Amino acid sequence: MKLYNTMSRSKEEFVPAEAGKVKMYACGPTVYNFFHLGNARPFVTYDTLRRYLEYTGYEVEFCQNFTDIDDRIIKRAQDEGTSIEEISERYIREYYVDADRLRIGRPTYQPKATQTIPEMIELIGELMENGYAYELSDGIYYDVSKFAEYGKLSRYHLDELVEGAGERDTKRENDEKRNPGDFVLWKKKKENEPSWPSPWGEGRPGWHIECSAMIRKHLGDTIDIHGGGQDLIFPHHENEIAQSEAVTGVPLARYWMHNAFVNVDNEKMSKSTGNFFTIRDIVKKYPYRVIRFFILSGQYRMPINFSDSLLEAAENGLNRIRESVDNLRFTAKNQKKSSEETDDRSSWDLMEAIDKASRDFLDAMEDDFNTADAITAIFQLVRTANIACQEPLVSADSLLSAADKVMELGEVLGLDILGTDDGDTGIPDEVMRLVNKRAQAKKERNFALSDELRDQVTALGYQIKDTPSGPQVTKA
RNA sequence: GGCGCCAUAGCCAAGGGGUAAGGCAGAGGUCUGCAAAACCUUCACCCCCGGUUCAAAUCCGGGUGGCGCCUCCA
Repeated sequence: MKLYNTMSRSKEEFVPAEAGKVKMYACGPTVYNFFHLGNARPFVTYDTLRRYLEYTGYEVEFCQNFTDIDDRIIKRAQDEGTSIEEISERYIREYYVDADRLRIGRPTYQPKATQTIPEMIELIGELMENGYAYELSDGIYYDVSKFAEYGKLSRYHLDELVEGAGERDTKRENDEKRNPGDFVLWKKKKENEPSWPSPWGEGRPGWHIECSAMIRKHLGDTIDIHGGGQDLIFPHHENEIAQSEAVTGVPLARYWMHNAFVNVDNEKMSKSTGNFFTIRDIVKKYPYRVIRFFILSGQYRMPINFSDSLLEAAENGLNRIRESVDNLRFTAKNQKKSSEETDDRSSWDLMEAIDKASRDFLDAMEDDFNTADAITAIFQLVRTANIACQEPLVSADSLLSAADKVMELGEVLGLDILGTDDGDTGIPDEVMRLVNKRAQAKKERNFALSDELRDQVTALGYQIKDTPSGPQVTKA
């Protein structure tokens, strides 16, 4: 498999350090609110990568954190007059509500920052001993000038960072810092802020240190893949590298992956600009399954725009796949002829298309995890399968194989093709009763009654399709 | 200023030296009592200008336009 490595700015053949095993880490949510579509992209992306790696036989150890101590959480807790635990626990629960229904699998390890404080303190202690960190009145800082390779991931140069962008807010930085790029490892306690004991007094950790500590604790000094949004390249991942490698002396990650953003009107969706849509909001209009499909319909390094019409297009496309699976199974069930009696030719064509879809799917995923192309492979199989459904002599076996393959490939992407996660557990008796009544009315050529009954079924959220083998009922 | 990304049909989106996948939407048709779904047909010379080449949308250079990071933003 080829992966684009941000470190080298090129696609590289992916070879894990240990054959057959992959250790990966992705930056998780700061739990102070519902997460939005832009946050969901990396969650879905790295979950899908993990699924694919497992599908191709790797044993994957996947770690994703919860940042449960941070300025925004503290502020939220103060605003609500409650504790940070109350806030973070609440939004961790809410995270799982969305994540589970987006079919984001639970990571192997999902530590909270507050559970990793001893490891962070230990790491900071080693940095102090090694001379990479120093103490100021308000905290412990990392001295970026001590780490010769600082900037190797982002390719930023320290002296240029000094000048910085005009909009940079330098007021909140401690002006005693040795270098403008130095960042805080440990913040000394302020009034009304939660704190933990440390060799440098009561305080709380800086943001970057948690990932370094968690990776080391759960996965080791060097991991295979480290992922996150492109906005984390600098400073977050650069700082992780500086923290970890200054202590371990070995590369923190062998492959760095960064997903592009979700945009609104071509501009980055972000909490600070307010142009964001939470998953909880979007789901009022489009199901979770559509959101996941939407995210995966573009290659992860390309920006995707968010809009109603795009979600709608995604929903229609996903429904096309569902219809196809429904049709394949329905047709197979009604295929009365045995395999020996059926037309080898159309079955053969279909079997060939199944193989081709598998190959194309793998080729797409092997090329820097191109889920857009992988979905195309599914659509191509759907096309051939739909044609096969119209062949009177196609074998039930091949139809079912096609349905299975579509479901299998969809599952690798975590797609809920049939919408079973929406609580659809089959056709209710009430609906079937109406369907049968309508079939009877139709037989008697009482079309007025039959149409009325169909309207009733439609009103209940189901759809009747008349086929040569009788009515087919599906969820609308 | 530094470091990057992007520009393909009405919309979305792959591809990437030999003459444009797929999806959505649209139009026409087949099937149907009507419908739905499906199927068939139809819909692009790939931002502009140079250059390299037998051949460029694809490589190189220069533009133009859009976007991101350099702020504890995924």
